[in-house]
Amino acid sequence: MRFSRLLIPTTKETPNDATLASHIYLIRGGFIQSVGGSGLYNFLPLGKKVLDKVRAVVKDELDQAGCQEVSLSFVTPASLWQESGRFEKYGKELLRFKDRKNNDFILGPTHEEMMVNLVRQSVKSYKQLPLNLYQINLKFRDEIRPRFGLMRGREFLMKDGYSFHASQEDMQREFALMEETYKKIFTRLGLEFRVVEADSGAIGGSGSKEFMVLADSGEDTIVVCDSCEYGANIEAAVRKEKACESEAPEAVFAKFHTPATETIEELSKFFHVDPYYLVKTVAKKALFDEGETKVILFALRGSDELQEVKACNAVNANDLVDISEEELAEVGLVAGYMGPTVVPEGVSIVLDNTLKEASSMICGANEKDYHLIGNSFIGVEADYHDLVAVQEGDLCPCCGEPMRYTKGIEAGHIFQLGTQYSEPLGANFLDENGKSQPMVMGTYGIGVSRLLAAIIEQNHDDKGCIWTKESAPFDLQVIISNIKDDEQVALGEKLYEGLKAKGLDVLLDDRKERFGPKIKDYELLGVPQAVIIGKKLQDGLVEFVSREGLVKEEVSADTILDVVMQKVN
RNA sequence: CGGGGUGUAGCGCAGUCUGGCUAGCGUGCUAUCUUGGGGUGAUAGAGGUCGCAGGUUCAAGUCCUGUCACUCCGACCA
Repeated sequence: MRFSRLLIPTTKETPNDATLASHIYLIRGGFIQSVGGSGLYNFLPLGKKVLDKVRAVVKDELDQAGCQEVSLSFVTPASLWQESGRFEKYGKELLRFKDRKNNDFILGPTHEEMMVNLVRQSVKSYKQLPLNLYQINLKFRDEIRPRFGLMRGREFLMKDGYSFHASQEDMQREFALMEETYKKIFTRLGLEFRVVEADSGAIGGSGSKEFMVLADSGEDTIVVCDSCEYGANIEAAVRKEKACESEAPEAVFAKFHTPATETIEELSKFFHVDPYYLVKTVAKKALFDEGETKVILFALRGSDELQEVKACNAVNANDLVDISEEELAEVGLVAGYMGPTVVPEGVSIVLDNTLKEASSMICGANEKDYHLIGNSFIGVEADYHDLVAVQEGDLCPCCGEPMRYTKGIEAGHIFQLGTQYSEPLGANFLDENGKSQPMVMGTYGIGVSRLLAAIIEQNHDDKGCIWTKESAPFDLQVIISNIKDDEQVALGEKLYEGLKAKGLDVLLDDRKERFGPKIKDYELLGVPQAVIIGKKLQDGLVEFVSREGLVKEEVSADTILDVVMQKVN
């Protein structure tokens, strides 16, 4: 391709709202263009090219693993989502609209319903299973706060795959195959990543894993162990049981006057007791379908923090929101003095697993200025769940070594769905015994457009992008420094044609520009290698440059073609 | 959702407080000349519903009312 013919609107200036390297360089390099803000982007020729290359890697590996590509209708009738129950449950991120006949439609953020619908119409027998179907199409999520360019846009390109099986075992086999396939994809794209245990979120199901591209700018906190393979999203991370070094406070059950002692810290000081022996009671308002709400108290040890996603899952709510002191008062609770042992009617309690065997605990009395001491939960029937947010330094559940936090970009997510969608949507098949059964499903996603951002987050310097081999928009850039020098032009053209003939994708910078802009653009665009034809051509020399580290090397003009072929492969 | 901020040329901004002639600046763009290894210099140009609607006034980018959009921060503790 000739630079002079390409639409690559590079700029010197950084867009105002861009803070992330990927956002800055993708815009400055003319890969993408913002569409009136609000998380919508056009892909310009260069961006589209990279997108296609990433997409091709994804497709190639999936097809090798036996998956089949389809393309689902972009607009989805709401009736399908009503069947599965997600029309209500999915929340405001689902874009809903009506057609001229006043029928409801949605733009799919993910397509379980659509795919199940496709399959239930054409698959009737166990002989047709298993199946793994995927598509690489636009998705729309009406994000609360789109930001970071392609990282969290509202419209984005996602690969979503769905597998259908006659048994749980077969689904798990496929799940493992997809994990391996995803690892191959991310490795081919040159990414440093980690596979971690994850929360299943709005998709539902159990046993899900996320593929996290490691980057400081990542929006997800992941807990990793350096001594073994364990890694988990903070939303799902577990730890080895934690012991407390200080002594348990000896006390019989009693009510204690504790004025102006409303926080764990104050309480700990007041009683001279380790927070481990205090009950932290967090009130949240849980939102359910059809606008139903309920006040829930989550109780855990004072030394622990509540993990909100775990809490939300524990009560099967759509969302948890904060609650004001006024609202608390309305249901008969006193902020600062709440406890799980005596609660007003209509308020639910969920206890953390670590309280199951706890005794000598201090908790709020649900009465202003009073706490209860000497509480024991041993043998108490209650709703126990894991509610704890794992902290840095907590011990690994697998090997017992301390774990640490790191940041990741969620680039892939695979789920074991089971029959969660096939059952309500009636995707059944006849088994060997002629018995009707719901299909067992798995679902697998990759954020393809987000991957572009992730690649740049991991591969850039202060000058611009550094694309990895399989994602680069071109294999090589040939820069003619002075377009008025006939010799330079002649060599540039010869190299360009010669390398093209050998199958390389070459970008020839033949613009009538000075050297400065040309080299700056090269650095910004991030093509892995370049040949610079300049002044030294008089002495029969050209330069070979590697974008990574900007290493330059002088090469004889006569042998440059062979040298390039050698270096690129 | 809660709280700030901003809408003026493709992009970045000034002008608004204190209303006044033809709305400016930087960059980018076009043409010619110049320069030719790190965004060269000069001259001449093209480019505007001042977010939208209504109001006050002899006169509104500027004042008033409404509205829309975009953007930043936060979502902890109980």
